Amino acid sequence: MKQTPEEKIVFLNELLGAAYPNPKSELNYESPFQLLIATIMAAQATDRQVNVITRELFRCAPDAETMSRMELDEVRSLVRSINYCNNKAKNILAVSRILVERWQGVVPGTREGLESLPGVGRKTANVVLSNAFDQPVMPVDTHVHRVSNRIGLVHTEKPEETEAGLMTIIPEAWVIPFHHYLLLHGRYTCKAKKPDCAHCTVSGICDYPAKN
DNA sequence: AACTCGGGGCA
DNA sequence: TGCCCAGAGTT
Repeated sequence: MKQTPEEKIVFLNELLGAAYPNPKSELNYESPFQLLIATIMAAQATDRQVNVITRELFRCAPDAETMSRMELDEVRSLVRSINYCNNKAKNILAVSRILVERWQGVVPGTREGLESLPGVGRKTANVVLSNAFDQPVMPVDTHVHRVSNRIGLVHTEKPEETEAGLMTIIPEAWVIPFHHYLLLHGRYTCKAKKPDCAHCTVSGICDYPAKN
């Protein structure tokens, strides 16, 4: 019983709610600004690291205006325990100043505006567009990329092609719950090194077990 | 297309 | 303890 990617999407949609409940719980920030900064900090870092860092960071600098008036050394000391802290300190300080000077302190809700900010690439922009502006976009990180290819929703090495491929087969209204599912499925079950196919609820439609 | 950033996770 | 990881930017 070979299934098309579209048929797999319909099957998966039945499972989403039960599979990994409590969507968006990790991204419940008070403003688009805080979401943007936390998402920049989240690159190559664990959720726990980000939560520890941002708690103190946002206590000192809850908005762009406040952060923009800080010294680089202050920002650096607040984020010093996270990966790439020097780059990230520079980036988020620059972002806060650009937001104040060019965007009236407001996070832009467009891809071009977001990707023009230092430290913000396609994936980070998509996270902000999705969570803060309710745009039906798919932030493709390595989890989403790996899981989508293993299941057989797409067939490509390139993450940007995974994003385009998923968008053609997932109905707009399903994009955000699918992103949540693909991300957590990759993190907890369909892991890069040791995928736990024995306990996987979607192995019936997945290309991976047969191939490995 | 390869390289850098650099602490955390895991064998 | 040493290898590998993952977004964005640079060369």
